[in-house]
Amino acid sequence: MARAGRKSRAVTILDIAKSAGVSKSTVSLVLKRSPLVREETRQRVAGAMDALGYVYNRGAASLRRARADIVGMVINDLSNPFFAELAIGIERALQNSGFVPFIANTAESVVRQAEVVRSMREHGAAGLILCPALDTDVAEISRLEARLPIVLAIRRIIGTRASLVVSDNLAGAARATEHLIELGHRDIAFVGGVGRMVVFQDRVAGFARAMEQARLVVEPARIIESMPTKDGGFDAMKRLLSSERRPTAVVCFNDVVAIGAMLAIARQGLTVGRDVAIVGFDDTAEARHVSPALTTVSVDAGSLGERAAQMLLRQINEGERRLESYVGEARLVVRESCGATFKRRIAS
Amino acid sequence: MARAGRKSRAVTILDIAKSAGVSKSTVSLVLKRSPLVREETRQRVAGAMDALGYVYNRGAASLRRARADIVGMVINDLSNPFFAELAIGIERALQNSGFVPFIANTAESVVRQAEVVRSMREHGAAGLILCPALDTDVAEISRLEARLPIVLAIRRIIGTRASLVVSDNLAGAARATEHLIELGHRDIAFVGGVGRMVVFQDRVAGFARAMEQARLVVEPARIIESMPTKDGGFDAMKRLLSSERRPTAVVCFNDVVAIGAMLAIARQGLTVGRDVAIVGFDDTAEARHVSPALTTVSVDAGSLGERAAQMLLRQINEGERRLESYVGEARLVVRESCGATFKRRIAS
DNA sequence: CGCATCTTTTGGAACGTTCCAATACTCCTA
DNA sequence: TAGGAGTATTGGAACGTTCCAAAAGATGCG
Repeated sequence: MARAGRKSRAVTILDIAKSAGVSKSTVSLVLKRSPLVREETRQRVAGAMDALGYVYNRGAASLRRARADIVGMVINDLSNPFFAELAIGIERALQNSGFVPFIANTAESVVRQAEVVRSMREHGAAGLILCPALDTDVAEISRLEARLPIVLAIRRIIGTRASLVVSDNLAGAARATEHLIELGHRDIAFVGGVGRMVVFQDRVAGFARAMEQARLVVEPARIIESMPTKDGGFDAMKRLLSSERRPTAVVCFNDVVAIGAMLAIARQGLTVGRDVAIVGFDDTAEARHVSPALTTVSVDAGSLGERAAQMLLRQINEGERRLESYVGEARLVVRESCGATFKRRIAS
Repeated sequence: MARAGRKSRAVTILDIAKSAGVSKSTVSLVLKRSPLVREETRQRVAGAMDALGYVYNRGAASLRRARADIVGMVINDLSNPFFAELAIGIERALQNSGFVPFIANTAESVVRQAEVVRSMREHGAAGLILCPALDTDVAEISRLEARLPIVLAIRRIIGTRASLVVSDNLAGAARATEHLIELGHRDIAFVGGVGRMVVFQDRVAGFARAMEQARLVVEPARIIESMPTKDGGFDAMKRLLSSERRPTAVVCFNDVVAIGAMLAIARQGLTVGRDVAIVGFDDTAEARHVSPALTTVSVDAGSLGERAAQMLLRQINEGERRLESYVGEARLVVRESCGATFKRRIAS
């Protein structure tokens, strides 16, 4: 009995119809909880189902209905906790929607991205939530976006009209920079991210705005690009520290970069928060737990993910093209890495 | 032209057959790169395909072939970087296998787990990689395991005969404990994890073995259970520190617990590595980046994931029941959190 | 040219569901 | 008791592939 189910033909709707003494149509109605079928037959059918160990075949169903109950989520870097939290938020929002999330990690490769998007379309995904990999082609997104519901998450792509869920990068970076200025810093650098990313441009713009409002100059040499990873942040910071006069404060592209930068600072025998102030962006769980705890801009990845999912569902259900965009609030969370609360390390 | 594809019936194999002046069978052969079809017709068909914007319908295909090209990965906690790395490893190994990974996060809920497993079967998954949620029922796994290829990852379940990829928890924990003993510690506690998890039992067993070999007693009160999360570790450590005499060293269930514990220690105004030595388990990226850097047991989640995927593929392809198990090496990585390298904080 | 052989191509029958229009029951009312 | 209005059930035709057995073309040989 054990392995029987594996070899023999699968149990279908017809088998259980026969066993319950009804037609396949009735079974189908039971499956979709139709109120048309009499309670007594419903039970008889249900009984047959688990007697025979029936497994619903969604492939067949969606073939007939011309639309599957899956949505794809394409994530550029799942090893970044920020995106992991985003993914979890999306999953949570999809939980009772009747849609199942398909996930794929592109690892910032556009080639891989094209592959997975294709695979998702082939599987009949009803829609896609996409965190575009670096250097994603605008034309490709536009083409896609004409064919199925899409929500772009986190990373805007200029020139496309797709729905969008992002955080307020400009305001957030400006706020973080202002905080450093209020603490008395004058020589502030921006570290991490690559210039062709819109997110980078927005955050740098916020940084520059705050600097200019305080009548401070932003020297090009004080903007150091790097991959948005821990290693990237480490390297960039190392480079920055080797310049003849080091800045007293640094706005980092995101938390992982910030943590990499902190490591580089520690390596030089300097103390974060005293010798160099650091502020991050994202407020991942890690930010709370590094030491000194990272002052950062909170964007709540989880709820951004939920938003994106809800938006996608709306777009799928309404059928019509209905573009929305949501800009999540970016809130400064002051911890220890800027020295603001340096004396009392015990506080959260 | 833009939204045309969205409303009208999808382009099928028949459409492109007509357009290329061949039969649907020929198109099908082209699709599967059959050497039977003449090069010239192949090109003609391929041409028609992208002229019409054809999208392969995998649902239909797997209906006919009675098996889909997806495999499911069921992860108990995606927000734990260890499992995120595992998932990425699995994805990497599946990359060119022709199978697409379906991912789901159960968040340690057996109810949710049952739902997602069911959904995966309904989608015709060819196999499953499962990191069982806490309190997963043995009978349920056995039932499942009789119906489709399954690989259990990370968490063993006693009483089931499924294929298995785990790390050498006993040896790893013993090695970590020995390290503490060599450093002169005598009063050592074990923190985190819940008693009904086999992983917990194995690690505690390793801990106990090392203690006994050194003729040290393990008091039950020095084994503190908690959820295997950062918060769990924080709470457990707080409890431990409030006991009248605190241990000088702690073996933690895993890295996230260890990091939580480190936070609790810092909160008490104590210094990790000097006042209390800490060792973790897993060697996630975080372990390297917290400060002081965490001494831990490396298990390489990524390659464990790859193993699991390869094992599953073998099991799917060979059709026959073929149980394997793999126990990954667990290697001690000495960093700073035990004070072993306390003087020179600069080193990695 | 007839026939065998090899290479290409093909129509039809599945696969397991949903949907539609049609039928069969039940009950009520005139 | 015929007819109508519900209420419950049903058969067949799709959906887009793959697979199989068979046919059609090409090539070579005696």
